[in-house]
Amino acid sequence: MDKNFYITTPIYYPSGKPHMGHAYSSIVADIFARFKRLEGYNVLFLTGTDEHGLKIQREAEKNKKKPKIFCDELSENFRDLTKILNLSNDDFIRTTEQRHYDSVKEIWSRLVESGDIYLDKYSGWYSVSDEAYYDEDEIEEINGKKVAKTSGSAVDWVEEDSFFFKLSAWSTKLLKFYDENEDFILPNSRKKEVINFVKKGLNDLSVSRTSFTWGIPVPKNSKHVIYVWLDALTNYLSALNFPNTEDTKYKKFWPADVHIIGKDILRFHAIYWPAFLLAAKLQPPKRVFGHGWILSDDKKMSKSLGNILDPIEIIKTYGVDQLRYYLIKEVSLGNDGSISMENLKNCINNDLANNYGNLCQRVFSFIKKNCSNKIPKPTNLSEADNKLLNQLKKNVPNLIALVNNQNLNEFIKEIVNYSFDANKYFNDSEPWSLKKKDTKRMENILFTACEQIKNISILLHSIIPLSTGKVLETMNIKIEKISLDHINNLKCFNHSKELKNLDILFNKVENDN
RNA sequence: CGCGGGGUGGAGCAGUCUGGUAGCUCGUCAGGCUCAUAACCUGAAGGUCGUAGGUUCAAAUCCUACCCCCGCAACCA
Repeated sequence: MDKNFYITTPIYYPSGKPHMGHAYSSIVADIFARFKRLEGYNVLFLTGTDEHGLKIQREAEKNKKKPKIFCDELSENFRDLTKILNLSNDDFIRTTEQRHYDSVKEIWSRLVESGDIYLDKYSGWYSVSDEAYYDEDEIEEINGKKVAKTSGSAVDWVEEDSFFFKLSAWSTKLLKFYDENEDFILPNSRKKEVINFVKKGLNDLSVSRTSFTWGIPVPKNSKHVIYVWLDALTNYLSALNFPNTEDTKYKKFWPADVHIIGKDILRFHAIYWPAFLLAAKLQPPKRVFGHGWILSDDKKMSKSLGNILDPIEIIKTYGVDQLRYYLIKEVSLGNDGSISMENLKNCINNDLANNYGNLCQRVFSFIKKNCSNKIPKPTNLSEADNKLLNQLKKNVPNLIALVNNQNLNEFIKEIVNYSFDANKYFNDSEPWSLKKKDTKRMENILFTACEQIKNISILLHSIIPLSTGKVLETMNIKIEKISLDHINNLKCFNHSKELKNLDILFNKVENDN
């Protein structure tokens, strides 16, 4: 069996600046990508930007720029984000690239050919200020004027030509697909939502617009541009050079192993996307994982509430690993999670600084003072030593399973426990009391402690790559070379080489109260 | 009857699908240790799992009704 793994983030609409939601999706995907690499997979990790649509077109006009040039600038913010977050993405796709045009046009043609696309009129109550259509039950009449209930803005009856995708014809097939692929939608609660929604019956989907031009023209009818989802979702194929199904990338990586997305775009990924693909006679992805929202102090972040937590600011102040770790530790993947600066600080101080960081520091500094700064060779490990190491080793398959089931919270919890255990082991073993009495025993303890630090670092590497990289580097282990196979491989250390100097890994953060 | 998420020791959460001694982190209190970033280790206190019924030998978990909070009005993950 080929060990290939294809994972994606959503492609982001770049009209605003990157926020915590973008950061979260990206970090989550990055962690899986890095972990699968450690597991020995060929990983393709894709992220990018979705750049078409009326909103961008308007803003470009306002800025007196050509849309493409305008997008070049906006997209750059998100490319920067990948660096700020220390993402390991292999590719960055933009929907304005030629490869994407080719791919979307091919999908379109396939859908036309299969008879799933037809031309009709799109009509409804349209509000210019909201840029949205409303259903009959979403509007009301006030003083003889039709207005939208939610926004109160005036609406007019508008009709425009539009191509439609026969989504209604796919309900039964989709339900069958969900049934046959139990883990297609995760977590389970979301799957139920989707299934209930599909069971109610699906409407055909408008897939083109004539009201703006910034998009991919419909083949053979350039009055229309292809509308959002058929354009955006296809990016996952474009990155594999899709129209060319003989391409090695396509062959290796399609169907995608998992699309990481936020719960708000679950419907599009769990309903439209497999329907498009099945209609185009392509395989749907293996899994769609819809995570929850990040809330700030239990409330949605908003300018008016003034509770926005800007990921870029947080990283500037506290560091990227700190944010990555905190988000994964604190937020239950799949559910909405609340974050706050106070908890972030607690998390940095307790988990990172006091626990993992201090563990490294105390062991390394002991070695520097008492073992001529070299990791001692093990001679005859005691029962306690082996117990500590074996506990972790035995659990590795279980840890891998946790990650593969997207259960990052449990995963991180287990690893934190190993860090606790290692601290306890060091306390109980009291190497400081053996300096003169039994140096052999002392050396074994230090070796064991280093070995466990190495193991924990490898496991944490996908979550906090920078810091664990430093720790491994200190022990003269090349980060590029590590894999899960190095866990409890007692021969990783060079015992004749001195440890490199390790600065404080995680600085403590002052708490306001 | 709009839709969805949630209510578990002081705080934040897990556990609920597949009923079976209520678990984790932080905080608090007491003790220990000194290798380390005033760190680490041990122990203790603290919960009738939103309310009321029901099913069951057994309910945080299943069923019914009700109460309360939070999103759906965006910086769209």
